[in-house]
Amino acid sequence: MQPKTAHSARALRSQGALAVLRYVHAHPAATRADASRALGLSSGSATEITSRLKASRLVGEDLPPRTGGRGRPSPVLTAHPDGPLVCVVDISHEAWRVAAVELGGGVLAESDGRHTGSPEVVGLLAGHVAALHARYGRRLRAVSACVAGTVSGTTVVQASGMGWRDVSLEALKPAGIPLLVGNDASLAGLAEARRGAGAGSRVVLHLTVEVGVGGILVVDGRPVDGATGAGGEFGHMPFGDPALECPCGARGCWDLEVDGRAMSRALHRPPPRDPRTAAAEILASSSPEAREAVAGAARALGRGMGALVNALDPDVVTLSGLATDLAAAAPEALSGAYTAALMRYRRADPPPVRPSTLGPRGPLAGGADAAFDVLLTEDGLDAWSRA
Amino acid sequence: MQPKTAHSARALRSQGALAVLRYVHAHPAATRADASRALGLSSGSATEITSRLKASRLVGEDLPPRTGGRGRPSPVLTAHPDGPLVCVVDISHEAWRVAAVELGGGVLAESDGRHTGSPEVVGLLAGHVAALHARYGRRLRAVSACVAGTVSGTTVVQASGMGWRDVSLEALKPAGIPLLVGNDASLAGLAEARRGAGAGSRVVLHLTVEVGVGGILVVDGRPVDGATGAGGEFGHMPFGDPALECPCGARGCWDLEVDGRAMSRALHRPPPRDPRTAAAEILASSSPEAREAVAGAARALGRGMGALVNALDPDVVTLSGLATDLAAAAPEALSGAYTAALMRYRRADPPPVRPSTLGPRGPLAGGADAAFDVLLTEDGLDAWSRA
DNA sequence: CGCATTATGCTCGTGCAACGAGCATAAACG
DNA sequence: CGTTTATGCTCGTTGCACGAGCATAATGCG
Repeated sequence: MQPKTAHSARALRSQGALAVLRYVHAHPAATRADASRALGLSSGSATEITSRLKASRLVGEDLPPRTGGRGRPSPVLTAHPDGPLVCVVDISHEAWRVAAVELGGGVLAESDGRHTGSPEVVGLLAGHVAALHARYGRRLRAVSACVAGTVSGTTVVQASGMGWRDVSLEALKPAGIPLLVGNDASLAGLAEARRGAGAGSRVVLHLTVEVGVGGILVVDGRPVDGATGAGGEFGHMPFGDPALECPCGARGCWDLEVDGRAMSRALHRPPPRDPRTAAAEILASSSPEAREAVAGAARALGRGMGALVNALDPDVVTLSGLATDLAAAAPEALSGAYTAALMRYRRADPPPVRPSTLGPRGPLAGGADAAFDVLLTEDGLDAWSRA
Repeated sequence: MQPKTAHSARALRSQGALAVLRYVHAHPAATRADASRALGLSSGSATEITSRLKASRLVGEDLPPRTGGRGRPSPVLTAHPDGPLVCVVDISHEAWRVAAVELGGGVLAESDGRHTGSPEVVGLLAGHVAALHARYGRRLRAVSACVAGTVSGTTVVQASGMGWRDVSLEALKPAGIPLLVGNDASLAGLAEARRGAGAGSRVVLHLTVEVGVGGILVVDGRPVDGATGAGGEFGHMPFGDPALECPCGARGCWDLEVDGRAMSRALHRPPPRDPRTAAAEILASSSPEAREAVAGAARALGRGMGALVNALDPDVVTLSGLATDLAAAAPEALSGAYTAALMRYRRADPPPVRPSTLGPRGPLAGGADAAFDVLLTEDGLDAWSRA
């Protein structure tokens, strides 16, 4: 199970092109000279590789903008106007979004709406995917779904926010096109690590709170998402009250301590039907009880964050969703619990905690990145070239 | 922070050789034909690559053993008799071991002894390393230390079993040779994942109990060991009693629930000076109190195991050290707690739990693997070729 | 306005590694 | 001892990156 290195002639053939493609995807609006420098390519190689990529409709070159600098301007590498696309389907607790995304993350088409939480929405979304497929034809190379729930393979095994259990998303898959399914928090973390608040750090721990906690560890730009894609379900570690049973079937889940359900419980209210808006309401309230409920959730978040930092040793922690709001509303509660949970040696210089820079577009960006990770491989390029 | 692909001519030039070298290291006693088939090399390429590797004193070829099969026998690829070596220093709670290891894991020289737990042992071990360096000269390419404690960079920031705090191991580093330091449980897990009970699985979670719990997640043969090498310190997640303070400074650490300290506590005994032998004694006892203490530790182990499986989604869990003994002594307690801690959807088909196959040699094997990971790179090969 | 400066892209000859067909070699089998 | 099976070696071919030298396209200054 050693990492396989490229060694076959076939593999070697595409390495340079792949490196440039990945660079273009990761750095939209980079010039050809930027890419050559970053990848250590000679100008001759750059010419050859870009001409190959242009010929196979993978990248285009735009005339350079006036930078004001001296010297010959370098053309900007962009997604090819007839280049590959991925379709991203983002299913959050109450809303959905379907988008066609090109290399570099540009969105060509987008639609969205709200839903009731019924799994029937999958059929509706399949229609949107099919419409994009009809519109873009063979340019559409993958479908990537981001779901607010626990994912195993292409099935949503549990989604507390929507009450789903064992909902397959295979219906989203047009024939002949790969379907990827991932947790929204994990995918948001992937994007955050590569392009957002974690950019530049090698090991990024991302945490999101919406209904429950989710997240992901991203190492060298690769998500540590386990055998079936369920890696990053940190919400089902027993950092909480062992007396509470989680909808997942386990007890004491961290999930139950940090969201609208937890804050409602702290206020002796009945379990809210919609934990997300309950949380927003409590966060907006200035009553001492509400503030204490918020502080309690922030402490629970900080405690678990510290535990995960002990175990996973990230360079940086990034937060999104309600976690950002908790950090803003009760910063001392959060950081106090975080520090107290850390091993002593870490306390002098703990990993910094940063709010998301991508915000609610994180899952979509991450879903697109995950799909392009599959396309920007030897096999993906081969398949593209044959068509 | 995308993974860098090989694209420069220099990188391409060494890819084939690297692939073969890694294969030889991972599969000692493989024949040249095995390697060609596994890597998809044509026989011409195999000839060229092996002759290059032989010329640069990296691999040797032994005459084939009589396999009894038909056809022309294929020579066995071995470590070159003048090939690169790594020095592995294994520091456990009471013992140490220093070994010179060649490609493939063969041990050329080994010495061991016991120590009192004082950090002064580092000076003694530095002497042994220096002796190996003097004996093997430039063949010695790296020193890899495995320590029973929390590691950050090349410093042992905390070792509960030995009472160390902030002990630097830089003294082990001969001039001009890289020093790697890792946690013994993490390195044992690396070896277990690649060559032991986890071989063949893509995502392996390894857990060891000695004094406290340690482990590692290994994905595609790469250890997920964080920014500073402290990743895998699962023992300092608060799965335990929040009233108990851990020597690490945090509260409720899992560390305190599964080892000789935990079992002594359950028996209302004072904290043992040597938790490892206390555990052995309690495990050997047949009194109902002792068995219940063992079962309690097994339950705590199972509970945390389940939590980590929820969060990390491994294909398989491997156990070593005292964890294996707990699993053998109280299998129902362990598996019951494990299953109960899993999210419901996992319970039908949970990741299998397997005992170590490498046993106490795991850390040494893992330390050697970690060092060869550094040597079997373009840079490492370049450095070797220049000398 | 035109030339120097700066920066980049293109052309083309060279080198390296892998490929693959054909041939040589080394065992086991009958 | 020839056949079968399996492997290694030779050598011409291919594809990619390199790098030196030249061409090109902007800025800036007199």
